[in-house]
Amino acid sequence: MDIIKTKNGIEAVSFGDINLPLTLDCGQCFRWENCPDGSFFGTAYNKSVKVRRTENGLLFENTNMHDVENIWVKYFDLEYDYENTLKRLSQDSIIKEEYAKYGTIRILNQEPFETLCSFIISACNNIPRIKGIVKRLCEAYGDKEGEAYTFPSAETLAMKTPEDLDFLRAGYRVPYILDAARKTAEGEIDFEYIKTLEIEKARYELMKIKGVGKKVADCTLLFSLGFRDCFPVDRHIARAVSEYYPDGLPKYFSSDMGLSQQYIFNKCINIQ
DNA sequence: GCCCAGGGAATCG
DNA sequence: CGATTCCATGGG
Repeated sequence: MDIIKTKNGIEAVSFGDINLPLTLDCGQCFRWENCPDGSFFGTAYNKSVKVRRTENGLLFENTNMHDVENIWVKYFDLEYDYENTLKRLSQDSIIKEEYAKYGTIRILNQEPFETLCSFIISACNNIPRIKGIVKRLCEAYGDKEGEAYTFPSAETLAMKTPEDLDFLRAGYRVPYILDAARKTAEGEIDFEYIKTLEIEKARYELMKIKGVGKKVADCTLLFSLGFRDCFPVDRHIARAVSEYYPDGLPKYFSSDMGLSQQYIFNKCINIQ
């Protein structure tokens, strides 16, 4: 992978493939916005950026070399070998077909607190409405960053009352968001510590939060804490597994269960 | 009105 | 234990 300055911005090249629209809209993140010119505008780690696919890689605009190297390369998982990984996973016919059809979905490394809250909100909800709730939350309590808003900090949300979040129209999930914020702000939940744990212990830590069960915990571990081997099971995946993998998942999914899950999830979403 | 949506907690046999 | 019910909101 190389990072080069061009006349248009900063470009990451030679990292392999990425289906950018699908990666940003396959249900692992909820607040990248499409721009009219085909690029995407988003915010993470207190920085906003505009990104689009080029012939050779990814072009980042409205940013600098430091942020590309220290934030966006990691965020888009550009240093992981997807080509060989997907070659291995393609022993499975479903993944082979989805990979041929859609190219490379990358697993993002998002901000942990944002990911945790987003998937708390996702419970028994649909993706457009999750996006709406997250957007209202950021615009109300996040910080202005360029033309966008950051995700609110745990410290900010920890001071709120349920009534302060009525405008979200998030229903029964509001107390869960507040419990996540308070436990994070007080250090009872420590994402850097959780990163160092075995997967079962890491999941157990997150499940101390009200409204966080196995599925929400696994999404947080996979999409923000580097646990590539998590396989979040939601209602779609549960149905797909019982239908397509009645005897269990292939052993060669192991070490990349999460990526496998994203391809299966994508298939589920597109079937309807 | 009905059913469904990237679940989880409380309650009941 | 497993199974059921309720939770709040909005779109089709």
